[in-house]
Amino acid sequence: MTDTHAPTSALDQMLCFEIYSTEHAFGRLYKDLLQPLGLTYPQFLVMILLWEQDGRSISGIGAALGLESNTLTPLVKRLEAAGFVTRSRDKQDERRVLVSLTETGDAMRHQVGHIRACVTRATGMTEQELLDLFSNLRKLRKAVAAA
Amino acid sequence: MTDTHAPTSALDQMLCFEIYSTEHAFGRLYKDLLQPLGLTYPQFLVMILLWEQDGRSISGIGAALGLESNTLTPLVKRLEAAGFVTRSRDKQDERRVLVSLTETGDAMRHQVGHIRACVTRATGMTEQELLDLFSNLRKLRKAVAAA
DNA sequence: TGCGATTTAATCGTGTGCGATTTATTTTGC
DNA sequence: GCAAAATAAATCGCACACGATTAAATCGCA
Repeated sequence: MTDTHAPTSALDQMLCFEIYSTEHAFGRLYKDLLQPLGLTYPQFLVMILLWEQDGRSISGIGAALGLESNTLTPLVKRLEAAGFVTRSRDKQDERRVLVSLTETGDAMRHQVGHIRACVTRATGMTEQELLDLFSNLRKLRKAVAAA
Repeated sequence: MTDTHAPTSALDQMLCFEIYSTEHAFGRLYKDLLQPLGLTYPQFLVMILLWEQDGRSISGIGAALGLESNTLTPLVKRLEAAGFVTRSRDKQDERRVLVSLTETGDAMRHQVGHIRACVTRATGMTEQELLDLFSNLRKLRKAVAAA
């Protein structure tokens, strides 16, 4: 990974690029960590939601992740093809597709502990630093999303 | 845009998701701002580099952005097709492809001022807050990239 | 000098993201 | 009760990102 980054003169450009770039850095880190499980990072996010509450609808997952059916439908189909979830129509509302964990998918929750530890370690930051950064990013995201 | 985000319990997961999500928020903001110019955000980054120093190689651009030829080659070809740049082999080293601004591409530098202003305004943060956030993200990115 | 190693782009396949549209289902307004 | 509006997924097309591979040019070193 290079250390030479866009020498832009203005702060707004620098900050956007830094976020863009940090996102890629996390993506590469997660790719290596999730490879053994057969998951991508967006797929991992969906699994986290299902481990927390199973049987969510596509739109429910989308609301939580900020994604829409055009992204989630094929993603969930790949999770289904991999044998981690099943998809079924909601009996109460046939428009909805409910995503449920298979036994295999449910059992994976026990394998992610060390991934979390690796990520935390990789940040090299204290809990307080992580909390501050999280809080500032949250504020920034909300402002940008509202614009 | 929703405000309900993944209620993960752990800090590492929350922070990664916040970066993932903030990156998307900026992506959507830039999409609207860059649409009139006919540029995507990654294409805009390449243009910024060329406005600063014209005639860079694919690998030079890649080193600055943390991308490789498999991403940049088609991206630059799209910039060429749009009439913003030209591509030519380096006479000194025929392996290299040099990317140069066309008159149209060069003239676009004068149209981006208001985009920068919009982005800065959209962050809703003071210069000092932006500086601090930038600095913390930079530290985080370096740590994660090194892991 | 010459040949193997390295560097540089390009190419291919897979997986997101998202705008726009389509289809099926449910809700609503009258 | 029924047509119109709204909602939920799915589909299509385009543009990144990246791992893996390939082809061409250059370099390094005996």
